[in-house]
Order: sequence, then C-alpha cells, then structure tokens
Amino acid sequence: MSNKQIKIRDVAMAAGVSESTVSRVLSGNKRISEKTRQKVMKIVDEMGYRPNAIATSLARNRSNSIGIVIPDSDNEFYSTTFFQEALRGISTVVSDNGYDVLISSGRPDEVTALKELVARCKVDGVILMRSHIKDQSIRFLHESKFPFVLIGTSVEYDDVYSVDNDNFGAAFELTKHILGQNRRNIAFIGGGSNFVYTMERLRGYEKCIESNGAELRKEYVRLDIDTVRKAYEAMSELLQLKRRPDAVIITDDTVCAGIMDSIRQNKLNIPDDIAVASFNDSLYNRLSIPPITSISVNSIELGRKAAETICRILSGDSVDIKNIRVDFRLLARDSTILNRLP
Amino acid sequence: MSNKQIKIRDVAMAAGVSESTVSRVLSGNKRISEKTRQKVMKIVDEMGYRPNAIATSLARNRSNSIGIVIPDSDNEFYSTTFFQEALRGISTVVSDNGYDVLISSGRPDEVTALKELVARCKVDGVILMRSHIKDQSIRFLHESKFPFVLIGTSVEYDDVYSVDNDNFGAAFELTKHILGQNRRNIAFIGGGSNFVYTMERLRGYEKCIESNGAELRKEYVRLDIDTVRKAYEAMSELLQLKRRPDAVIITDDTVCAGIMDSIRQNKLNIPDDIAVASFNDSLYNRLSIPPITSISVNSIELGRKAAETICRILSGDSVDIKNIRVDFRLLARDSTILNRLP
DNA sequence: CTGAAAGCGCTTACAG
DNA sequence: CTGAAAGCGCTTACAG
Repeated sequence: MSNKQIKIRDVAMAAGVSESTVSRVLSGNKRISEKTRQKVMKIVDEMGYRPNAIATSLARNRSNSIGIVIPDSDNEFYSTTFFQEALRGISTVVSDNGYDVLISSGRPDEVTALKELVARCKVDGVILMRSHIKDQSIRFLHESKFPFVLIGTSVEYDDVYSVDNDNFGAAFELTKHILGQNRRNIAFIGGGSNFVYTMERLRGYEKCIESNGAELRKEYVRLDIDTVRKAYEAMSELLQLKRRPDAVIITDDTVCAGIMDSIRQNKLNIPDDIAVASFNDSLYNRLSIPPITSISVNSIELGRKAAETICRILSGDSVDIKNIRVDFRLLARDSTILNRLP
Repeated sequence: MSNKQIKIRDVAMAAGVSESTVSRVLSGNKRISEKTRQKVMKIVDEMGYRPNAIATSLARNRSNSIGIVIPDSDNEFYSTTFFQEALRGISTVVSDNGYDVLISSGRPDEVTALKELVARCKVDGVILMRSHIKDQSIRFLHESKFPFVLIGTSVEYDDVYSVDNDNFGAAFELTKHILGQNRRNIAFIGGGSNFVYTMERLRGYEKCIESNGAELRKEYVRLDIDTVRKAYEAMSELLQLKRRPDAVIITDDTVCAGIMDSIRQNKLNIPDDIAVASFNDSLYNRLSIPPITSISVNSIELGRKAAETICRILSGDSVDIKNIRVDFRLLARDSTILNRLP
C-alpha cells in the first residue's frame, strides 16, 4: 500500500489527459470518447485511484452523508433492537445510493445537534428515528426546509415525509384478538405519552373496545410507564382493582418484565387468569414463558423505507407516497390463547 | 432561518477584518488581540456563523470522522445490545472530542468497505467492533498503518491498540463459581470459533477445570453454536450423554433460548438438575426464569475506552496502555445457585 | 497581531 | 470530445 495519497493530477499525467477529463470519466460523463475512457480507466485501476471524498463534497456542495441522531440514553429506545435494526436497514440502502450514515450523539440536545449538522453542511439529509407529540426536531427541520424523513408520524405537520407502522390499526387488531379470546376487561399499559406511537396505540385500543361494545374503563389505562419498576407497580395496582383485568396490553416491550413479575407475585396464571400482549416482538417476548403475543413492527423495513425515501428526495426523484406504511404482523402466542390442546 | 449559507467572508466583512483573522479567532489561535477576538466573536454570534465542516476538512486534511463498520447481518452480534451500547459509548466520547461517527455498511464486504473509507479520506481513524482469529480487517489496517483501535484482541499482532474484557479471566471465574456450587460436569457451548473471544473463554474454562482437578471432557465442549436451533440441538445431545452434565456455560447469550428449551423439554430443573450460566447479561439473561447467572461485559465502557484511545492517537497524545482491559462482573443468579432459602 | 496569497483536491461552466 | 481556468469555503505559511 503506497503511503502517498494519489490524486487526480497523478492519474491525469499518467494517462496523458487533463484533470477535467479524468473527473468526467469517473463521474460517468457521456461526452467522452470510448478510447479516452478506456485509457483513463486503465490507469485508474492500475494506480488504484479513489477520489478524495471531501474534495468532491466541497466541489459539488454536497456531503453525501445522511445524518442520524442517537436517541437519549436511558430511555426505552435503547434496550430495544429497534434502533440497531433500523440502522442496519438505513445503512444498507443508503450505501447502495452512494451515501454514508453520519451518527451524531445528540449532544447537548437533539435539536442543537441537528442544527450543527445542518449549519456545518455535514449532511445532505436527516432521518429522524422517533416522533414526539411536540417535536422540536421536526419543527426545526420542517421550518428550515431541510430534507428529512421521519420514522414515525408528525402530529403537527401533514407535509412531512414519514415511514411508520399503522399503530392505531395494530393496537386495534391486537385488542380485537384478545376480545376474541373472551376477555372483556383489558388493561392498557402505555409508554411515554409524549411519543406519538403510544397515543396512537391507545386510540386503537380504545376504538376497538368501544366498537365491540366492551366497556372502556379509565382505571384500566396507565400511561408513561417507561421503566420495569413503574410497570411492576402499575400492574400490581391493576391487579388490586375490584374488577381485576383479565388481559393487559403493553405498549413498550422493554417493561414487560415488570408486568410478568407482578403477575407471578400475585400467583396468577398466564393466560388462564390474565392474558398478556405486547408490541415490538423483542427476544424477550419470544422467549418468555409462556411466549408473549406481540406485534412485530419490522424495524429493518422501517429503516429501509426511510432510507429509500430520503435518497429519492435528495436525487430529486418523485416520492409517490408521503406517509409510507410498513406492515405489522400480529404474532399470537400462548400468552393470550386459551384452551390450547397440549 | 436565513436560507443562504453564511461564510467566513461574510463574517470578515461584517467585522471589518480579514478572513484569516476570523479563521484564527475561531480556531483559538493565541496571537490575536483580545479586542479583535471580541469584535469577531460578536459578529459570529450575531450572524450565527458556523464554519463549513467540509471546507475545514479539506483545508486541514482531516475529516474529523471516526469510521465504524456495521457487522454483518444475521450473526449473533445483532441480536445483542453490545453493538448499540458500544456505539453509544463511542459516539458520546468521540463527539466530545470534535469527531463524528461515520457508519459504513460493510458492503460488499468489510475489508473492501474499510479500504474505501481510508482511500477516499472519509475518516481519520477506525474503531473495529470485533476480532476474528484470522482477521483481514485488522491485517489491512495494520499493514497500511492507518490509525485504529480494536474492541477485542488481535491474535496476529501485539502492537495493536485494543480494548477488551478479560475473556479468559471471566470464563475462569464463571467456571470457578460453578465448581463452587458442587458441579463437576460442566459443559461449554461456544459461539463462532473464528471469534477471538469464543476461544479465550474456552481457554479460561479449560484452565479452570484443570486447575481445580476436575475432569476435562471433550464431549462437553461444543463450538460454533451460533443459532438458537443449533443450541437446542447441541444441548439435547449433551443431555443424552451417559454422564449427563450438571452445568452448562454458554458463550453467546443470544442462543440461550435454545438451551433453555432443550432443558425444559427434558423436564429438568434449573438449577437443581443443571446449572446454566451465560455471558453478556442480556435482558434475556436477566428476565429469564430463573434468572441466568451471567458475565456483564460493560459494552458502553468498551465503546468509551476505544473512543478515548482513538482520539488520543489522532491528537498525538500518548496512549499509556496498548491493551486496555475493561472490568467484567460476575452476576450470580438463581440459575447456578443451589439451596437458596426461599 | 494581522492580511494577501496560495493551497487543500476535486468539479464544471466556458470556450473551442 | 477535451482543456484551461475559476471556484467550492476554509486554513496557514509568509511577510510585515
């Protein structure tokens, strides 16, 4: 491996052409004679020349990077595989389109970090990995008209490119599945109420309860349950109710353990005494005893679609759908299904 | 938000100084009069000027990015939180040092991806997230003398900067803990034998068995068990042995479920009939029933240390220790502990 | 302490 | 189809 960075000038001299010509060959410019093209390519290959990406970026005025902000630590995000799966989906697609992924630790806070990325021309576009009800990041990107795609849903703007599951529909279907197992007293334990998906799932649950003539009981709904401890407590309280729930839906699978603990502590059986259903289909859901019914959200696909969209936007291609839906799957497991034959 | 990118020239004009001066003020150059400094900073703040990172990079001949290659899909890596935790540690530290993290999907393969990062001057340094026994990536970076830090251990070179757990020691201690629980027939189920840590853990296990006068039985050791299915099969076979193991150590916690399944299928009790111990302390280990004894590897810290090291290297600071050890913790839980009082 | 000029390694109108 | 020149937005010897 030669130590010296080899430059376009070296290639030009070796090939006996101008730097412009080399540049044109490499960028696939059409009005170059086949002969010159071949000659140049030969030298390029021989010398192993690769254009300096930074110089290219400066000249072309585009970074060829897509920015992502790492979510805050300690929130539920990080114990889930959502982030890394989505990141994989993004990274693969984006790289096939000639972009890199630039990760910014969201310091000192997400909006500041985003402003820095934009102001310093570090990225051509941004993928936002989650949406709050009031979302400063969305607001900033939207107002500055900077290209971005949201994995999630914006409640403030309807002209934002986004990729999301149908959280309403998923919760609806999940609730329906449980009602179908002859449960009427279904509790709902939700994560942060500042997340759009939490509230969407709540809506789906409520709508389904209502439209099936079951009773919607306020005391069955608990929000902002975002730690295992809080989940344990919330569940314990639910189990004290005179009208004890016979099923529980958990929005945030990372706190499932608290739920399970509480149920066990109360010596109740799953699913006989109480059915349990969750979202995200984490390893924990799958491997739990009994396995927990869950909604699989297909994080990789969410990432892929978001990446495809931002790439299309940046290349000026038309994007047919502003709000892409990625299909979820309801995985019915023993935690909700009665009377399984052994 | 003004649409036009504001440049150093604009600041210079507004402040009535030269571009050089503005540049010097911003880069903290000392030989600038306090007065000019203040004047310039005032304008900078007013205009909200932020230097174009790409132009700076080109002029300074450094990208201010640290490269990371996303591990291949489908391998055990991705179901673990190791990657995302390490990434968080890296990202935080690196950003405090003025660098960004550039993620490369390892396409078409990791070495090619690395070569691209290096050849195109996209990153100043690289953090490698794992180490194989024969590792082309390490070899490439080492031979090209490109700055990098390894999370793991190099078996080929001893002059590589690396950050790792003491995998030998951890396995030794874990094995000792189990021997201390009056088990003599300890099986070992390891992940990919091409990973350094797998083999280090195997060594620690073997050494401990031997030095405690227990019998080292070849049929107790299974390697390359990297899927839940393989784990299930391997465990089932182990349980068929005439001399059935009374304990099992699993190198790769993501396949634990297969082990547990097999044990359950065989109607054996944990820990009475067989003790189970694992590594990585995943959520699954923690929340399993019974909870599984595990080695916590502190992924965030691995990431942090690796980041600190690469930053020191790049800034020319001395790095005292070439091979940094991050402490592990043995978390003894019910899966290995007999006769717990209820 | 400060400025004019050259340079970082590319790209791309412009002209031919 | 090809080249010379200007430019992308900074930094940094060099000179004063």
